[in-house]
Amino acid sequence: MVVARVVESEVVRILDSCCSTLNHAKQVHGHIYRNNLHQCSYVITKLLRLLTTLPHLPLNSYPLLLFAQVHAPNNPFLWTALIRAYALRGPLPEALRLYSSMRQRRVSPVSFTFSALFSASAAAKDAALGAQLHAQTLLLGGFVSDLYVNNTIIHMYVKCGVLHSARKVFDEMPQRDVVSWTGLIVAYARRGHMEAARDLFDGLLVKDMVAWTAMVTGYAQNAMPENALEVFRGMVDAGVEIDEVTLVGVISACAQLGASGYAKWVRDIAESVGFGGGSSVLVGSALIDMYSKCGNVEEAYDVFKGMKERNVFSYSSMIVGFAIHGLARGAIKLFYDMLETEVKPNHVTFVGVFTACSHAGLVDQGQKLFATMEECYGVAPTGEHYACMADLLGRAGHLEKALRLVETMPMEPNGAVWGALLGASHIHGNPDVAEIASRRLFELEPDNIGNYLLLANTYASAGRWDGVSRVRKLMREKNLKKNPGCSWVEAKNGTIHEFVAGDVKHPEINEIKKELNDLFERLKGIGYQPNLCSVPYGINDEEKMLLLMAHSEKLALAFGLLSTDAGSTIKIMKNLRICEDCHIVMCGASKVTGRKIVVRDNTRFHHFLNGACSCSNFW
DNA sequence: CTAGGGTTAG
Repeated sequence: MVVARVVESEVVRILDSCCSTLNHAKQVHGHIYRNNLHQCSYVITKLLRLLTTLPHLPLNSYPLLLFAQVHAPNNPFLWTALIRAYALRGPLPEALRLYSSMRQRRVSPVSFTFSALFSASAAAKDAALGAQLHAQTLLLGGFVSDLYVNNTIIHMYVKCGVLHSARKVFDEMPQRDVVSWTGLIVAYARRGHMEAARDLFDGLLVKDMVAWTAMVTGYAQNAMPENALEVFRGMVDAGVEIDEVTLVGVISACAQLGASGYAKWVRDIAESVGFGGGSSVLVGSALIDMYSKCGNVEEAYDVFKGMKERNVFSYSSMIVGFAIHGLARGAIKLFYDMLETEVKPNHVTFVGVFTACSHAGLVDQGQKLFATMEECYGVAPTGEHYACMADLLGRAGHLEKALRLVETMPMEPNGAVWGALLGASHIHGNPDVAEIASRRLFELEPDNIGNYLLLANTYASAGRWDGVSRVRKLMREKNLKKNPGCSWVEAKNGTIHEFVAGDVKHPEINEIKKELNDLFERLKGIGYQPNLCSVPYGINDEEKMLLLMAHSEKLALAFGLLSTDAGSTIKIMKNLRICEDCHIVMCGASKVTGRKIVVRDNTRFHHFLNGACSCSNFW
């Protein structure tokens, strides 16, 4: 009885210190008073579970852990709770040490024990550890046909990216449930094998919300937004419930489509199932991203302002949104607003801020933040941040500085870093730096046609024709073909029309051509001259003119003018970077027609209004 | 108890 009283007072003392932080602690507290100490193991198990959710309490200082080991050394649930606490909270080796002590004392593990260890290996993405534990599970024998344990193992292999092992467990387990199937579906989806994922999904007789969502998300993550929406519609038709996670997948698919019609559609659905941007951080952040990618940064900001709770995703998405729309000041202001809250910036936040600086030429501001990001905000610069800085410096014309940064950076420069340098060399017409960058890029990305074209164009602008023909020869040898330029425009009724360069297939192509010619006449009236550098060299000026006229974004513009109301905004999306000449034409068109034109190219948005672009011709 | 989860670059 003495022991009992000591333990009780200990429990109460510690629980008192937890009570202010967690309601759950109060429940446990009450539980102890209502039931006496004969339920002590259970109480401790509950406490350990509580502990794992209170990161400010150090596990080692908790006297109950010691008590558990001394007074209930053979209770597997207690051991498991301990292991679980360390597995989820760390340090992981301590969890493993406890597991081997447990085995030495001949306490039999329960499925729970393995679930804790497997989820810890999954979280650490430690495939070797996971496989080792898997082998031990097999040796114990009793768990070979345990559905729950097998599902946890599948999940572990999926998280560690070991598809074949996940498949093997799946194939060999005696029964499978929807959890096992979903695990495997995700495994294939993560590898980009959506056909395999689809086959599994189609063969699944009982599909629940999680399984459906895995398919929606899988398609969204593999850049197949139409398929994602198709599955989502199937899910709605089947009357399956929808939650935040489902919505995030669908919203992400709509963001990829970039069409306002879909944006409105999915937002209404989110509101109607009770997960509007205001109530769910997850959905709210996804909506911010979607609206920015649909060209509607004002709406994105409205969602942001309407959110009850904001986390690092909400802030980062909004900062990136401002950045790709050229609203550098907005991005930077929001970053400083964020520092006033308890939300801490992460590596993506900084990518957003640097992108904003880069697109606005704010070199000093970007450099200062880059220099202090680690000591002031605890975010160590990665290769991605160096790529941003190379872009920031290079774009602003400081090519030598950019090159020096790349050559002295503490990690191996990746393709993005050299690509930024090559892009800057192209903008500023520096074939020497372009050569250095492309030499590395051709090794890192031998099939990326864009790099060859940039180098060739840089040579051409500098009149270095020997260089041009060398690059062309290289491209021929590698059998690299140009990606056709392709643009999409939204018609009045929300339908999307696609145009490729030189297109003649559109049913209204004659009207479009006529509209475009009319536009050119009016543009010439305000001094427009075609920019013949925007088309390949080696052909005569008349041919160049024809090619220039047939650029996909110009066709899309003409169709947009024809198919939307006067006064409404024309929204165009393009798969490649917008060309110089088209940029000039868009500026002029916004002046002579009085229309607002928004063009999303492969990197950012251009807002054309009254003859000027939001990018200030700096992109 | 186990399965689905959002932001990033040239």
